[in-house]
Amino acid sequence: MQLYVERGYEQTTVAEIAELAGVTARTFFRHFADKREVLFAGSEQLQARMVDALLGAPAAAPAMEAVGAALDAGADVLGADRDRAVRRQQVIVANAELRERELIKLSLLSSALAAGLRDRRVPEPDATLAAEVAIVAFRVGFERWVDGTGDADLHRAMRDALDRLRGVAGAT
Amino acid sequence: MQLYVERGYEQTTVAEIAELAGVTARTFFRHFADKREVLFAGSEQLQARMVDALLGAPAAAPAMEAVGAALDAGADVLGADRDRAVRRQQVIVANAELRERELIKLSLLSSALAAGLRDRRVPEPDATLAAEVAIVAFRVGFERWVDGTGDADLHRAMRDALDRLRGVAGAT
Amino acid sequence: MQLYVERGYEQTTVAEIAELAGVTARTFFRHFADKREVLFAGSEQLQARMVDALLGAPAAAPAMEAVGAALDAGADVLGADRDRAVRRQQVIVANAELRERELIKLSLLSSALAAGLRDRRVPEPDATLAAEVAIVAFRVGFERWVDGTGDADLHRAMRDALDRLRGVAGAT
Amino acid sequence: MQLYVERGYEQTTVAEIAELAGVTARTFFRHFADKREVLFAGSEQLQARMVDALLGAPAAAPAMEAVGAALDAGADVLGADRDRAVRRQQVIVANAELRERELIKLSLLSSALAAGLRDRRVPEPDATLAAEVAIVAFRVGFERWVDGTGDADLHRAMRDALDRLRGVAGAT
DNA sequence: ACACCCGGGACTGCCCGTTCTT
DNA sequence: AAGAACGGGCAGTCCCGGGTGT
Repeated sequence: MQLYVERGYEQTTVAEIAELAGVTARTFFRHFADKREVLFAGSEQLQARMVDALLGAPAAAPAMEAVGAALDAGADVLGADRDRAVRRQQVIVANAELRERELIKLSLLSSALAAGLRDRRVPEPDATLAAEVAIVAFRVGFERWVDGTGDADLHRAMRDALDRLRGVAGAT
Repeated sequence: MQLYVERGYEQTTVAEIAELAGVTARTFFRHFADKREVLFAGSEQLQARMVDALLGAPAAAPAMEAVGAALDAGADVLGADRDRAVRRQQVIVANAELRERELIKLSLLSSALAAGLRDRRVPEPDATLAAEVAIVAFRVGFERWVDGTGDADLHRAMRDALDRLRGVAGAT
Repeated sequence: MQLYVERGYEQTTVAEIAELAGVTARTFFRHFADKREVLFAGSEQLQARMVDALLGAPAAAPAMEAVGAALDAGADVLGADRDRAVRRQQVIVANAELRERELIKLSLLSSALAAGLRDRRVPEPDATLAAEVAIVAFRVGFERWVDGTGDADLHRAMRDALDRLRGVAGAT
Repeated sequence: MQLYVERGYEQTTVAEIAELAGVTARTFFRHFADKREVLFAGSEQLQARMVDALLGAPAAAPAMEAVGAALDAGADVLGADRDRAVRRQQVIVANAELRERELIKLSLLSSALAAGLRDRRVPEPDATLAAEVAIVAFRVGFERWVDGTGDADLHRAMRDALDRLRGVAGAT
């Protein structure tokens, strides 16, 4: 449903999207909670994969190593089709409502990772903080990979961001 | 305009808010960009104060010290009236649209802090990462202060979150 | 807005009515609470006229005489254009939703008359009963005037119904 | 299905009712013509009982005596469970759509009684008028019984309303 | 800076028809 | 015959914007 690319998100009505898909607007809303959700359809799988990786890390591994495994899993999913990621990101960045939705999806992802860490016996507030830190690296690494300032491999772009974050945070 | 507290955000229409304020709905939209914005009216001042504090830190101070000064300034603003903060937070947490708006406000704040750091000659991606880390501590500290699990003083709650974050991120 | 006559109430969409009037559906709903209300636009005036007549009756007149004055006033309003009344009644009778709306309008009218009687110092439950009886005569008289079985003059048709009602109710 | 009591008629969706009943919304509509009809499920039996009583009255009895027998039969049905009647009435009174439906049910009842009277050789318009008068007594009596201003026995409350109506209508 | 009128898109709820399954 | 899944279609509400007049 990327008429969003052609004419921009706001200039596209749900009626148009539905018509292109051969259904009515009413049916569109049965499949997607709202107009934005079309762009975030795959986010549950992404989240599931990352949480699985987190839970699959060695039991003895510290929190940061576990979230590192989650980042790798995330990079597997998103790194597969860079062109698609770039187009999608352009649409999102161009519109405030979509940026809002993106942020809350990341926030849900963070909560899921924190819950996973708590399952791994990481106490609060450490679980939340480690998850939030991972999301920061996820986002910064992803953005730098998309705009070309970061590593051309998404895994390394995220790992670089995480390493750099540690350096910055640790410097007195 | 906190009918939001009484009957919930979604159950309150702009017409009702406007009527209570003695104006028309049209006038409401002249003052606020949208229905949510009423709850985020003071956010520009908060951001200005935090950026000022960041820029006012000693020139030689490292990035994390500068953002620490910004956190202190933020705690000054929000820590003044805890009851109000609690009520406001309850309304926001209860509604997805408002959480989205809150997140984007924090995202803007993060960008402003990163820009301030760049003015202080902090290079990228360090400026962005330091700002994001600060926002994580800001949010986690604030939430723990609000729900009572953190320090009763907002300054210390935020500082505690930041220290803990460093510990978690640094642990190999 | 009597496309209702041509193609029936149910087969007419609000969009069509609005288009014929040169406005959008949104504007239609600003003027009328819902799709049915178009057919009942004048009912407030009718009610006001009847209540005025009721209150204007001699202070010493008994309840039934006061409501009789209200019936005369109602006949003045509705009796002016029989063709219009007939067409309107055909549309209403043909559709259950419209009959429902008609009944509740009469119910409101009855309440208003009862309130007027209470202002005239008629005690309950007499006020309510007199008002309800008047509405029965109003409706039966009107229907018989419309379908031709009653007097060709609406005033007399209503009066006849009221007299007959008395006869029937009084007969042991 | 009285979630209507808990959260109000309008705030209850058919999907919720159906879920509570363990079926789909589609199945709900197979059993009830529409959302309101759930509250009026028993009205056919009530009507049948009242018509039977009317037809069962002595052949020589005048119209008002026959409808009086119908009122007694109605009181038998509704008077059995006052608590249920009160709850139901509260839901109906609180919502305009439900009041409309209630009125049309009474209107159908009135028509059925009038038809019964015609079977008893009562001519028009007397049959209709007697039936309408009975419905007025039925409704007023019922309401006064529910709100406590009338007799605690529903039979007597309806009979009182009918007697009072006669007095009011007959007074010159 | 406020009032009012209107447009227009997003979204929800009710209700109906069809098709497939049990 | 009863029910599930899926879609169509319309009424109706809310948010928000533009225009106009004071």
